[in-house]
Amino acid sequence: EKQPCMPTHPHRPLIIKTGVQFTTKVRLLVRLPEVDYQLKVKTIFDKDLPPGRVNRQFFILTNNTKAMDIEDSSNGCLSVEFRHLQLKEKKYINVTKGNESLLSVTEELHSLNFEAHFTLQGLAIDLETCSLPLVVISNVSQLPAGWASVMWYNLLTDDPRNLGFFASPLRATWSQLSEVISWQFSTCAGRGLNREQLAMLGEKLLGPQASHSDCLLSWSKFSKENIPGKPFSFWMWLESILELIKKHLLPVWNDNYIMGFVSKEMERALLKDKEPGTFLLRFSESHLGGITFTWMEHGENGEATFNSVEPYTKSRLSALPFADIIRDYKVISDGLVPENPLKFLFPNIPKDEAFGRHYNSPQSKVHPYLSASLIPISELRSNATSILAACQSPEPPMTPGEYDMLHEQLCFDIDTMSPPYSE
Amino acid sequence: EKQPCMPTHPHRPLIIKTGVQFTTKVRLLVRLPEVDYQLKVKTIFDKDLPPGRVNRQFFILTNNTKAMDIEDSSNGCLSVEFRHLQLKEKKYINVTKGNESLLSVTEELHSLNFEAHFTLQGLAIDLETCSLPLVVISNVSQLPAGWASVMWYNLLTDDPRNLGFFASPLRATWSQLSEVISWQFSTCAGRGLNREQLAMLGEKLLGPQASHSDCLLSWSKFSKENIPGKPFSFWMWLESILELIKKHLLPVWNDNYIMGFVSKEMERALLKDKEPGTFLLRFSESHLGGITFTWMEHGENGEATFNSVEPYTKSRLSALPFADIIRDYKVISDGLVPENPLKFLFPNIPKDEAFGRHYNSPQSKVHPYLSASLIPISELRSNATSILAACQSPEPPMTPGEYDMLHEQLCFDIDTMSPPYSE
DNA sequence: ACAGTTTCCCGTAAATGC
DNA sequence: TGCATTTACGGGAAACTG
Repeated sequence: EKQPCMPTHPHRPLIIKTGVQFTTKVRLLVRLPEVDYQLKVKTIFDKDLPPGRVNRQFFILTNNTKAMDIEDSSNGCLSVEFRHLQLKEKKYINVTKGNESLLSVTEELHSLNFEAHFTLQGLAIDLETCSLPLVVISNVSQLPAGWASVMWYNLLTDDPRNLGFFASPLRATWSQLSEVISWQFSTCAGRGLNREQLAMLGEKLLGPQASHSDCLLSWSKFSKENIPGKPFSFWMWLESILELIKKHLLPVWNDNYIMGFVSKEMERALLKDKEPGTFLLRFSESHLGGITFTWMEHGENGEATFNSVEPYTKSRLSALPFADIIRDYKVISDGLVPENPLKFLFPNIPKDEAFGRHYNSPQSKVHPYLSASLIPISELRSNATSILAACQSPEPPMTPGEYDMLHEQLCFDIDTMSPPYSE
Repeated sequence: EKQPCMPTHPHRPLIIKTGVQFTTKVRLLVRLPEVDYQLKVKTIFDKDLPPGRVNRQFFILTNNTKAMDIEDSSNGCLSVEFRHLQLKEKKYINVTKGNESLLSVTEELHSLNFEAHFTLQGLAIDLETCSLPLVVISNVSQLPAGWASVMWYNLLTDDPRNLGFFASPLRATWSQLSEVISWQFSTCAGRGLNREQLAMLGEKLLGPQASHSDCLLSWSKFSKENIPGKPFSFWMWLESILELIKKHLLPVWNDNYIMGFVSKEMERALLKDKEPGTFLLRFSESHLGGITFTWMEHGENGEATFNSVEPYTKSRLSALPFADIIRDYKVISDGLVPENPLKFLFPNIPKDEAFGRHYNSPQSKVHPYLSASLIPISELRSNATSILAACQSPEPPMTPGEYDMLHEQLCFDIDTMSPPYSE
């Protein structure tokens, strides 16, 4: 006979890339002191799936059987950790290929199964359990889409094993989704999103509404359909920004100096009555993973004029850190001494006060040479663009307490993930 | 009985990386019309090596037997091409490990062996042949060292199968070596080295001499020992420059605008009587894969002063192409309008005439944004350095005819190499 | 032809071995 | 411990495949 529940922590990874090692751990919750110690656990991939219903089939390439042992760290129960597991696709097996092949590979859910057999007082016992749903990818370029699936699944079902979830995915309310989005920024980048930032995202996804909280959003609109007029979906866009923050903007983001999610209209409304030279930082809506700054100046008639620099993307930012770009940025108007138009971070923080501690000291001078820095320069000839409407000020982000709460509500088991795709 | 010679082109690759696919082809020189057509050839790695004498042992991971077929392209003789071959190291086999383990892995020579057995008029015949020596590496970081071995081997022996060559490697004369070096630049980068450039390299390796031609150079000094005071060997330094040219300087190199190999003393001697703003380009001798420009100006007393920019390496050059750096480079002296000190490429070519066709047009302006370029800027405060001795002018590189000749003399079979490490 | 997906493999970083 | 060598795997690009 089979018993349905054996371990806690039935797995670690949520997304597994073929050919890349992962780790998983199984723990026996009940103490079985009388069992002989060579209790072997076997790991099987997609054990119970009817072969006709999935598109792809995988198997564990490496050794998948191991004996349980007493765990040193905790209360002395039996556990076993599988390391160096690796997934490979079974090729040319799936003759009766997916009938539900409208699903993309990152919507295809799989599972890791664990089995153990032993004899207790002459009675043969089979233990068995399995992991939460897993997404299998073959290239890191599929990671963002995989995350979207994991997020959506966890957001909308408590079922630990609904592998057909994406055949007809439930819709999410904006209040649910916005929490998860903020939580993503919080865990990946160390700081979540404040009310204004989330409001801008809600409007982007759902259009202008008095309140977005109860609006329902489809899975497709979140992650599959392109944003109208853009060659990428909402989540791909958001994920590209997360990536940019993680790799190039972390300290500045955590100091709350990146307003980031703000419409161009709002941006101008915020800046227009400020001191000339006031600027703010926002993420590009037209390109993936870009950040720009917009600053205000007074034109010849005394009216406010606005300029934005071409968005900086990861390739530019890996040549020059963002804080240094802000420090060194110059606008040159034919023949004049170039000047940095960035004076005050909105609302009124002197630039060096905000970014000073993130400036990279120019690299040590190698003696016989003159050191050279890269300086971002714009040439200004055209007239500035026009002024736009509405006014609203930003607000501090959520408190740590609020995040702890979110974290509890939405515990995905992500912070215990194995190397490849932890944060 | 065995017959010692079967194919031409017994192999293609000279350097094989474990885990990376390679291709090899065997051709039967003699026509054997009566042989039955399923003539199978087997590929074996390091067939005849006494196991005690090598450090590492490898085997062909993939299918290594294939039937010969009539070659369409040529004269209708039998041939077979093995594709998708892959090498893997035998682990835990080499118990009686290398007694000559002073050799590094890139000095360890291996070979690919081919075997065929057939019956001709009732007579059993075994054919067998093997490749030229091969170097096996596990990471591309070992490629430069591997190339050094291949070059040295081909330069100094005609023996097609002296796998112990590096146990006591012969020495090369500078006249032999300099030809090969120039040939490397010629095949990898499209332009070889001229007499002055080679003279500078000869002096660097062998010290000041009236003529370096007959000087003997050891393998160790060429590729193993570090240059005195530097953390890299002569070849590693040279190879890093080849790499830099291939990836970032190709058109400028081929236009012969990079003097490159010129001592600092020579550089100053060349520049000192030229027009102010005259500059030349030279490779860094202190850092791997770096290029700098040195320009001349007149100091306050009218004497020549020299400045060099901190060398640009691949990371900088991938952010900004070299021609654009030359176009945009500025020196700023507190508060003044920044100026580009580079006016004439030595001896007297106006900068834009030399580099104009390699400038990248500033990227198309994405409308609402102000486009920004990265500009390399040096701040100048210190006084310039002193003037130095001697004078000699550069000379055009070798003629195509000279290269053809070299190519014939030194045919390494490299231009028929399989994908991974062909140039 | 083409988009979705996988494979290939360089180049950096980390791990391993000696 | 330090150096030589291998392994790991992200990331860009090419190859594959319906």
